[in-house]
Amino acid sequence: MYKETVYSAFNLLMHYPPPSGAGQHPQPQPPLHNKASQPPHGIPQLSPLYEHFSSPHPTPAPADISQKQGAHRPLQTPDLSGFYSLTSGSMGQLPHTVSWFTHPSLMLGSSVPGHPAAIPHPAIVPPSGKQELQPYDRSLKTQAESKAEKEAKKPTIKKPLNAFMLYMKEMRAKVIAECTLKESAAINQILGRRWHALSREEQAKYYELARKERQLHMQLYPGWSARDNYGKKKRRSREKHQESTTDNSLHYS
DNA sequence: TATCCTTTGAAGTGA
DNA sequence: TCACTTCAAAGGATA
Repeated sequence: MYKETVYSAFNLLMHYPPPSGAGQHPQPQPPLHNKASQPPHGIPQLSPLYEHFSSPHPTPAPADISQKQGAHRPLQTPDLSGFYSLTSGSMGQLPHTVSWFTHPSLMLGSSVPGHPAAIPHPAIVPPSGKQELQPYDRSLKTQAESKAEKEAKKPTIKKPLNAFMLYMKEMRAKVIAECTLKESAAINQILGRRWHALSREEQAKYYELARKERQLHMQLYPGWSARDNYGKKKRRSREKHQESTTDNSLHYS
């Protein structure tokens, strides 16, 4: 059943414009890059996509930002004025159809100084997704237990969304409407193909938005690290994962 | 009810 | 520095 869905999605993919230089034959594409060290599809190794930002208005590439983070450089107040204007319904110079005012990942919470919204930033979620309403007898807990519980009750600050995730959020409904598919795995495959079919300029919009998301995230949660959420999701065993990726590699080769 | 699937990109980890 | 791993979103499928 699942495979059937995937196959139907694959058929749909075959009717969608493939990335440049690919798709002349309806064969499965080579595995899409999923290693951080590899450049995005079709982007020269030494000239990352972000060169788009290098001129005439230099904007640090995400890699630059991470390097700055890693180097613990003093956090300069990022110029988010443009970002805030984006969240206020204007895409600025970016001709785009999405209403960024309602973009859930870009809505600001009350934690933004001076921001009137009472909605917490979407990056913050309760650990279980539900509120704990039941009181409990603290006296029965050991110090270690209560500490662990306290830790577990800390709201989880989610990772900021990357460019592709922002793209997925925006385009998911459209793809669902077009394909009448609801299964996310299949939808995401289509979105992955469409992502690669985007022009560099179109992708750059999302890279820029993601960069601003990270900037805002850094400002809101200065001490936060992606490490904080490591191990919070129970994942399949590495063995199984490797097996499946090997399967995929074999499938594509 | 929890996890898997599936995608890309950012960031963490360990050698 | 490099390869590998995890987690972001989404929701149907599955155990």
